[in-house]
Amino acid sequence: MARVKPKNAHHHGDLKEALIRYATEAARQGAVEDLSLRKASRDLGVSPGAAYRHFKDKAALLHAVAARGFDALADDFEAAVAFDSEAASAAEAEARFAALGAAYVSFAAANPNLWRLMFGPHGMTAGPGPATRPSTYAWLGKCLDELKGFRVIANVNDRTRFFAWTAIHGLADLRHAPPACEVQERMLVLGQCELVLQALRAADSSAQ
Amino acid sequence: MARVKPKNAHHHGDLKEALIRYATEAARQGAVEDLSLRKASRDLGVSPGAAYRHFKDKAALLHAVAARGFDALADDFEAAVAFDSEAASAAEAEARFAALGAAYVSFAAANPNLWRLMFGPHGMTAGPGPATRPSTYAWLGKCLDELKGFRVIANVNDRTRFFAWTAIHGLADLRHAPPACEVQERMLVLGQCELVLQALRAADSSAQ
DNA sequence: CGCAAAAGTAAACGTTGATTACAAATGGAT
DNA sequence: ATCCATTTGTAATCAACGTTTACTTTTGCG
Repeated sequence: MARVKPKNAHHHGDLKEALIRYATEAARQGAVEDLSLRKASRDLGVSPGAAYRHFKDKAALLHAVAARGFDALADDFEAAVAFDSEAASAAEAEARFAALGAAYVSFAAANPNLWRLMFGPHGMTAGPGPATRPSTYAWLGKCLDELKGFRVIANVNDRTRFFAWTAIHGLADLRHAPPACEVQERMLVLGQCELVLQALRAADSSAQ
Repeated sequence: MARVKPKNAHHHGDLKEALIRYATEAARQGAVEDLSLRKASRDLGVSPGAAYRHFKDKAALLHAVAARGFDALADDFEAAVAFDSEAASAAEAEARFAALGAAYVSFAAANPNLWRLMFGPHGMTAGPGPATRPSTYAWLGKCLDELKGFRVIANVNDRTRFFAWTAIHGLADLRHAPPACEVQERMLVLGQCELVLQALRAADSSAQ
């Protein structure tokens, strides 16, 4: 017995979902602080107080939007590296790592406001739900594990994974600052991934 | 003839400076979005509209606050590395690099809201004035140049400097995320700086 | 069918950013 | 010293916002 409508369908249909969608789209286009519950309610044809049946706060809605952002980022990751098929060579594994980094930076560039929300005070760390804990770190770890499998790097641990994450994340955050803006984005992220790999290779040989 | 009072001293004394000070202090303590021009004016004993004689916008004030943030960061840098005296050895130069990274991360940890403002939409990139263009990048470059002098690394260029910056910046931004939160901050930043140096060393030898 | 819970409404409160017309203080030129 | 344009602050006002309250409608289950 397939449910053709979600069960929370009273007056509006599914206001909670509609609000999240609306706010996510708004966060993709404009600044987060310009989003107002009143305007959202107005555009959705609903009274100003209706949103408070589904969200305790404006912050709660923003939290949900941040979670959607992480979902979207994960989708981009899947599209970028396609982990279903196994990498056939070390070069291919390195290419996957670069593709992941490129997806990370591209997402930040394409959705700057959503990005800021995700890593801002209403994102990751806020709220009760673990839904916003990003899998970002795990994805990079997967890539590094693969590189280890091909002996591109010898060791993968928490510090290794975290270093890779921070380096890519920092690039995503500072891509607009000089002198980054003068070089093509693709070149920038490729160089960054290469330097990360070199750091990990060097860490291997010095630890051994 | 030393001026005992600044020349912009009419009713209040120097409202512009007082506003920046007040807002900077507020940004250090609470979230930036909780700062209101009205409350600031109230606490400064001035009417709500007075601030608009000195700032076109609330955004303009926030821009000025972000600039103060960069000033404060630069002060921390100076206190951390004291470039007046020359480094006597490669080890000392490396220690300076680590001290700079630690100062960077510590500043972000001590002033999370001001930090977000500085690198947010009202910071670096916003506004007309070049006052907020950070010298952060230049500071790291100075350290790297010093390391080059001691042949810890052979080459320093824009890409080198930018990589170092992004890696430290990413750490500062993600220091609260797992698994970073489980390790002591000092250890974290030292390890990060070491990995950055290893990347640069490796880049040297592979380029040569 | 009836009824309790869920979902939305309408009105209000306090606060905010911003603009306007006006008044007061200031300091340089005469 | 006095005039006067400029700067600075005031008072009032506007529209918009987040949030709460009491109330009404809709829903789905027993």
